[in-house]
Amino acid sequence: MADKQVPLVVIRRLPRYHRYLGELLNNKIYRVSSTELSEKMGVTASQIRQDLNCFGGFGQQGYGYNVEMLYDSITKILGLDKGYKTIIIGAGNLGKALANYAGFEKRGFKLCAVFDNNKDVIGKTIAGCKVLAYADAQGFIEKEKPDIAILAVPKLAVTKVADDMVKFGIKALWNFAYVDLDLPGDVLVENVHLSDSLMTLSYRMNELGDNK
Amino acid sequence: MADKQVPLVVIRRLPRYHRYLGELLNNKIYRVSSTELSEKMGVTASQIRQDLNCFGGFGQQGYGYNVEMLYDSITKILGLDKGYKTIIIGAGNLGKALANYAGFEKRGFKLCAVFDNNKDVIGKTIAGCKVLAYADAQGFIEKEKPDIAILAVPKLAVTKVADDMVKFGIKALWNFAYVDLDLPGDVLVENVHLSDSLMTLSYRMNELGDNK
DNA sequence: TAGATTGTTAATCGATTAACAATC
DNA sequence: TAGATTGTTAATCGATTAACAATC
Repeated sequence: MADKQVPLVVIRRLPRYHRYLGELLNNKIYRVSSTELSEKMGVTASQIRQDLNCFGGFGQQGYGYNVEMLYDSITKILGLDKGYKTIIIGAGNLGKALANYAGFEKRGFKLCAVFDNNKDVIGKTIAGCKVLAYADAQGFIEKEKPDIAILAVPKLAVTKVADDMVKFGIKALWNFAYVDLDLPGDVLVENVHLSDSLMTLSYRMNELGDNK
Repeated sequence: MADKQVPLVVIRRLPRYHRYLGELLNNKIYRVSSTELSEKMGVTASQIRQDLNCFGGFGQQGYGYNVEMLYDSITKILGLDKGYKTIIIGAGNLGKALANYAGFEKRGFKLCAVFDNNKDVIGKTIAGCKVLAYADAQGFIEKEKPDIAILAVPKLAVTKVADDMVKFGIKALWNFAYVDLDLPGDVLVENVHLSDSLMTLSYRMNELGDNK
């Protein structure tokens, strides 16, 4: 298993391949060449073949790729068949939005609890999950051993919450607060910095205005 | 103004510089060298100097950078001083979460309306904005000329909504639905594909498990 | 002036694209 | 077999890092 490490840029493209292949399946298309796929996705066929070959030879010369087989392979590569258990910290609008996001369930993630420390929401039900008191998080996590904690708490709270999560044994964090968390090297962190994305858009608008 | 185009990778790093410089200002630190900043941010000093020099010589030999001046410059480069007007389409949990996201207001974006087509929410107030009927969007947009439409609608609705937005004159879309929009070349689109981010995290977890 | 640190050029590294032999 | 299309190597392109002369 000591394959040379797959570059992060390639990994970040896998979900997109997964999505397009899923759409092909929905349309009952069971065979695709790298050229056809490249036209749909707006990337080069070369890149598709290079990317896929980081993980093995999924295609067949003269034929192309079997969509179903490739889709299933990428599902496995991404770990979407593992049924990773998630918890959400923060039952505000963002936490609620994420809890109800159909896409996660569909991709094999299992939401098993939502935590908050606001008495007004504790005990309510979100996306079929009772909201639990944050004070009970440690017990819950040590017992249920969820895989991923989704941090939907305010910026000011997130550093402490992240430290708690690590202490309680969580190994992967999906962080929505606008902070770069500083955690032990064996804890995985994926940040969603929404402001960064909006500012990038803003830059591009601004640039258009400038270069007339 | 025909500078050679700044690479997108550099642009995507600007918000992060902006954030760290803002934090320095909060801590009343008014001078910083590329080396100091590089240690804080976990990037190379070389990269910082290269990136900044895409936009001009902000530093001074033997001294470093004036934090306030650099922060203000990046604010302008990102267009955060323009007060871009935004509207949100979709008053569900995600729309609400985005409307209440303090970060946007703080970065100069002005939310001027929220639209939905659900009678139960039309007329209610979110983040100080009345929710308007989607049917009234065209009139509103033609009159108020917002700059950015934030698409917080379900996947199935987003293609039509995006086409509408373009027809009504919007030139920049911030899209949260898990779809790649196909729009005229002069319309800017920034996607936030949350699933992609979560799947990347999932891949990395899975990878750790495999390579033991 | 001496020390510090930039701006910038050159060297390295990595990612993308092109080309084509292998092979279904 | 002939045609198609992959897997893979080689060429190109771009981004990052290193080095250092310029200069505050």
